[in-house]
Amino acid sequence: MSKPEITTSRLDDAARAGWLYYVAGNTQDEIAAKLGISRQSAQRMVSLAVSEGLVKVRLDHPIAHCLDLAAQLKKRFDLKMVEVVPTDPGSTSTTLGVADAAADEMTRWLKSEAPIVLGIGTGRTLKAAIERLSPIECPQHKVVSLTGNISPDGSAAYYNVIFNIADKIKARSFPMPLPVIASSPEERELLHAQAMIRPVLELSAQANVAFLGIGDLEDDAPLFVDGFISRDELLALRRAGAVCEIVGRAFDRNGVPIEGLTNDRVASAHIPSRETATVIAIAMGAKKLPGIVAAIKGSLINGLITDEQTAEALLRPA
Amino acid sequence: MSKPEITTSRLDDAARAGWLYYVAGNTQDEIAAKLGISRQSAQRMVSLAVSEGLVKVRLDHPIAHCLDLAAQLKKRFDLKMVEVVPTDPGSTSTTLGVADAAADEMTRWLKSEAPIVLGIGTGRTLKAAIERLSPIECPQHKVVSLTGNISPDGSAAYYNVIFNIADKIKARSFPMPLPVIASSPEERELLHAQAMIRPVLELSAQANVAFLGIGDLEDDAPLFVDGFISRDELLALRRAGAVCEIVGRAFDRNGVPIEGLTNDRVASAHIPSRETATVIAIAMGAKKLPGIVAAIKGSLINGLITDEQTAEALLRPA
DNA sequence: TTGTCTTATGGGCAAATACTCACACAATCC
DNA sequence: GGATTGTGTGAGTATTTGCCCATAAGACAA
Repeated sequence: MSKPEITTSRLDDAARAGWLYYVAGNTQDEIAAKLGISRQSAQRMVSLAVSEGLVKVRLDHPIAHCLDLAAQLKKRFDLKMVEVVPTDPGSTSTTLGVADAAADEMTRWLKSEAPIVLGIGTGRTLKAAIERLSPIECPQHKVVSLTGNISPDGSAAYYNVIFNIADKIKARSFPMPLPVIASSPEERELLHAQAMIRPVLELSAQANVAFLGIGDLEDDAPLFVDGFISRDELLALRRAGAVCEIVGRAFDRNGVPIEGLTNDRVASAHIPSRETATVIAIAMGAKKLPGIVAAIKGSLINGLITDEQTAEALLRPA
Repeated sequence: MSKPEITTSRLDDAARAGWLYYVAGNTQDEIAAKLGISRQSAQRMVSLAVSEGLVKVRLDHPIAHCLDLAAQLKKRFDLKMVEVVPTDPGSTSTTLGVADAAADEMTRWLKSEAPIVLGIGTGRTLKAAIERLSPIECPQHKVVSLTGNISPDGSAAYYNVIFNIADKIKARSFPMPLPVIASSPEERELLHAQAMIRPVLELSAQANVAFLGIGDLEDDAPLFVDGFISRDELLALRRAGAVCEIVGRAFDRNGVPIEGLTNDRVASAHIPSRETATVIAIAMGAKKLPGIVAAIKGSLINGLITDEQTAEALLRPA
């Protein structure tokens, strides 16, 4: 992995160029003239500003259709919050749009003066959301990971995002130095009894809000691709009726946890209580649809951030 | 202003197009295809979204605030250029940051192929700026001092920076072998009539750009500390309403020159015409605030390099 | 110091975008 | 009824932008 190592002064210039371009509406030629650089360099500065996430574009218009879908979903499934973003018909990305919406929703929570406990799951969607989060200082809050952050190979799991978010918001973070799935139920108990782990588990139960991804269990299930479970285990789960996985735990199409199998060894915290916490799933796409349906049916979540297409599919008479 | 009366559905489409463009990163062609409209219409949708303020761009960088302030100052006070640098909250230095910014601005001017005449004032801030100037060969330009460079003790004044800059940029320099303040109005006339001085004064009037410091007139006014005026003269100036000094000349809070007193004996050149030249003051800090206000009110300058804090103070409703 | 490697710069070009114009259609006005 | 005005559309065109590549500049080890 190559480290870009971008100096502060470089980012400063990039921000300048980005400001001149997006806020002041200059062309790249004008920026080049004003900054005394070539147009090509100006272009590079602007694109650097974009790629470094300095430039945030927000659309301040609730598209009627999306609002409508959100309202319907909220009513039909008795959810606390629903956010529906437009779908890009051509794109196959499972993060596009929802990641930004999730980042916005997080920001809304983080702006709270009162200290909150923020639970964080894992997954690609969540990672993308955190990346889009604007830095905001909120040392009053606590961020707690709901899943272990140790990869099967012993490294910190790539899609565990607790460190990224803690860094961005300058809050105290409580990672869970565990594998996602222990080697045996006994080992899980042993691990959970550890002095370092117990407080984290307790804190996770007190979360005011949690953001979770929903993992599918298709052939390229994230849990399998990232090496947390074997192919055989994946197939066994599917045979047992599992359709999705949340913080490592597998559920059937009604949101009921699968008995036995890997679920006996999942070391993650439990999903915070839907009575006391807002538990928001961030998920979109046909692949995740069964999982979203399951999560809703089983009342595993009471909040949802998804896209138009998925929202429509959810509302379609089953 | 005519209200176009845009229907909701129209704005909805615009938002959708804007979303596809800015968030999903589609080209207008793709948007056109997806929404089943012509490319031109897609373009119109996107630009409608922008002009209706649906698209909000935010820059997540400290610099963004500075640029905002600069744009406001420029507009409010009708200045040709304004540069605002971030304030380091801890530091009390009056040169930090602005010196670098001034050096950068000078460099931009010096990069010009066409010969320019660069007027230079005096003062600690300017000296710091010159120190930070990167050496650059530009023999096509001329650097002219706007103030005398002879100290009361006969030596070259320490804070006269013409020699430093001329040396750095390898341009022809035109120092002014005069005291800043002559001993009498008559002596001033005599000095100005000298064959060596006259061309320098004439050149100073032709300056394309000038960089000036603004001196306060507090108890530790640079003019007094450096021995150019006596304590009594300082007090007399203050009694006469003077709040600042530029190239040795004192001005009241509206930027009007003080009548009589030391001003009758100031041997400096006049500030170049704001019609033909860009006259840039480099100043920051609470102490200099009244002076900056005066310089702006009196249109003594049409460019400013300052810091965030000072910029905010300048914009605060008086 | 020299050679080599990496990184940054500016020229050129194709793609993408903004703008202008002419026209079609509809509602309104005379 | 016909003219007028406003609004939307598509075509053509100038400008702007993104990207590739050759080259220059800087870093670093020998």
